[in-house]
Amino acid sequence: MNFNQAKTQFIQTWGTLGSEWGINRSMAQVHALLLISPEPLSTENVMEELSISRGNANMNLRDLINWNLMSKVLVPGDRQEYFEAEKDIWEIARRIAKERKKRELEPVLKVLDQLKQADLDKSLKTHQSFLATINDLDDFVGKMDKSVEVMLKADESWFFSTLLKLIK
Amino acid sequence: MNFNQAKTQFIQTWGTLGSEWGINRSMAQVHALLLISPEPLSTENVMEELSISRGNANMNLRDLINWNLMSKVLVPGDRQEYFEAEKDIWEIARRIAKERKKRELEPVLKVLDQLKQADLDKSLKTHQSFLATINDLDDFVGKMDKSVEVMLKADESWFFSTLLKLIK
DNA sequence: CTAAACTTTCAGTAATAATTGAAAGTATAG
DNA sequence: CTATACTTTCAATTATTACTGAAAGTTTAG
Repeated sequence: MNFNQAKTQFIQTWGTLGSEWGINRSMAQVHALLLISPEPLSTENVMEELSISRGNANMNLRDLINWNLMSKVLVPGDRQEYFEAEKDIWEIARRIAKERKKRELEPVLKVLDQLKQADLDKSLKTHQSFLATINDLDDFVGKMDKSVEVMLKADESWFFSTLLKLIK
Repeated sequence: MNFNQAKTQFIQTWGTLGSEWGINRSMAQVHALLLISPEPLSTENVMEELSISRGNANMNLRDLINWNLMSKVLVPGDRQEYFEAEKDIWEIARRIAKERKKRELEPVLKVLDQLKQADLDKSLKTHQSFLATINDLDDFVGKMDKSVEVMLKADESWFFSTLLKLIK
């Protein structure tokens, strides 16, 4: 396998993985492309490399910036904007975790806490079962949330070494 | 908020969360419905409760069984099949983790390991950068994979208490 | 100020994914 | 065996999401 084949396959694989995780294919591919690029790339570069339109490239670069996975880079004497990806995988994982915590875990916790307040009749099986599930979920999602907090404060080698030591 | 409102909101919320995670809305809703149901439900019940078609109900129940989140229950003297969800949240999390590990982590590891073998010229910056990213990712995904193994062998209270104690 | 170089937006279109419902398939009671 | 009750499949349809490209917007050099 030569470099171009390997590169193409990596971008493809990352794109597929992205879509399995609810991230659109192009965004994951743009991310993959920037991850392996030694230099920042312009919108033009991304359009050419991935054969996508200007609009698509622009929107996905923007989204990646919103996810805090990329930043704009200015080259003196050049009016084009360039984009550079965060390369540290642990840092990437933390930023994604932080964002998903905020966008998904926290809102769900809020809803679950509201549902606990619902006006229920504990003599009814359906109500009991509902409440039991909500309580269990709230507890579990709360622990997930706290675990992400641990991860956000941790450094990589410590985090995994602690976690993996436990298996022995 | 009364019971029906709470129930509807829970099913809705779970459906939305599902789609953010690449799981189709109906499947997540069927799961939610069964999670809070004190009794197993038939395909008919699911169709009515969620106002979806027979085909849709059938396919999603089937998929949930494939994910090992639900099982068929036979009621003596009744020809209809009933479905019952696993209720233990920790057990649900483990089964999902196990499945995603198999479907996503392991294939990605395989690809990354192949890409490491690609025929590269280490004097080129692009190749160096590619290899560095692939190696870092392989390392990280490998640790994730191992971490899931830890989780699969662990029991809930131990797992979280160990993890959360670390924050203090 | 103005033209050129660039970036962003977004209506229209294309691609993908989910859903329906009826027909085909299967199992069981009698 | 066969009629009935149920389950599964899948082609056609509908809904959702992503993408394009040209027009509008913005910035900067001169």
